Amino acid sequence: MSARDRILDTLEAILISEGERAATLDAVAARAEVSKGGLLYHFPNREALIGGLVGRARNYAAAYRDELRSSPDGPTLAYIRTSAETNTDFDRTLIALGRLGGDQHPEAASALRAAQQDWVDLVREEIGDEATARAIVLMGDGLYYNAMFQDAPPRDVDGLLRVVEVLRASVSRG
Amino acid sequence: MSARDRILDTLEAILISEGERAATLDAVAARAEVSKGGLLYHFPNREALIGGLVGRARNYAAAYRDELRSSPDGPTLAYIRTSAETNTDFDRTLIALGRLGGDQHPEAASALRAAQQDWVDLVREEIGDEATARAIVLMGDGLYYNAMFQDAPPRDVDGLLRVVEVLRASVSRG
DNA sequence: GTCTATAAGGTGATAGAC
DNA sequence: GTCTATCACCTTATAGAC
Repeated sequence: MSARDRILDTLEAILISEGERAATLDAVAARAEVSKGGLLYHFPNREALIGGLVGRARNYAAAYRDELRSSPDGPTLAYIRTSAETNTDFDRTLIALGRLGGDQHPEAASALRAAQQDWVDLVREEIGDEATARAIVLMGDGLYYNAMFQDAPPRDVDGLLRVVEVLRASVSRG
Repeated sequence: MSARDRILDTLEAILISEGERAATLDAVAARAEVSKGGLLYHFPNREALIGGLVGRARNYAAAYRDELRSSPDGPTLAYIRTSAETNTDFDRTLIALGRLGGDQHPEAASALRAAQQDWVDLVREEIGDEATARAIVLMGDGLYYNAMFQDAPPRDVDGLLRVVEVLRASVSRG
């Protein structure tokens, strides 16, 4: 694995488990086993380091959108199923980005918004109702919210799938 | 308003709009218009300052639980309605706490978990199905997740209320 | 209850060697 | 592409005056 990727993995790990405050250049460099100078060769400053994480999120989001689009059981069920998966690469990147909310890192917020919009669009196209699509994506958002705190409860995918099935049936009845 | 409350309000404001990293003792003291020494009289160290925020969250959560319990249209609808309200005191405290996720502030995480458990309990008692109750609370969680990032879209309470009505009707049909 | 002054160490970033 | 050395500034916390 390249030093660049190792650095971003480490940044994610620290953001997830210790928070924004702990994610200093020193801490990231040490845990990624490069010197601070080495880190600053790949990312010339702190902002560029965060930018690297945002870029990674955008890449994952694009791949995930395609995955949802081509899923055999449809985007909606695939979205719920995958939202309940913990510790995937995309999951970790999303949670790490979640630690950077606020006005300070607008690119992080906009990357997340764009991804969410993709999901709402896919679900709405499939089940045909805007409010229901938003509610379903909101449940996925809720899972991420929960994953942001320690001792996140296990994500109960079966219960959620049943609930989504009810919503979908209700829309198709009109 | 007491200096103590002004300090906690300021801490919230900085956590919400600029993130954990910007919430230094210096920044909080300056914006709360006390000296750093003054701040450290009320909260002897950084941990105590965060503890003050967690205590505030617990108080709000207890009051909110009682409010849900005694709501004329039932806890479920009251929960959804109030989850869509932005910029209430409790809302701000929750979002500020959200910035502190991770293993670093376990009291923050456990205060949030306790509040969520209250809500699931109230909704389950009312509508009688665990998975549905969890899904409904998850939508509220999703609203908080969204509120953590800048340019949060307006929370569409009417659409959500309709969706919740569908779920409730489905459970009562069995 | 609030202030100023100050210590001790952390933090981001630069320069230049290898 | 990675390192060490170094600088200026930031951050937490303590001590003691008012």
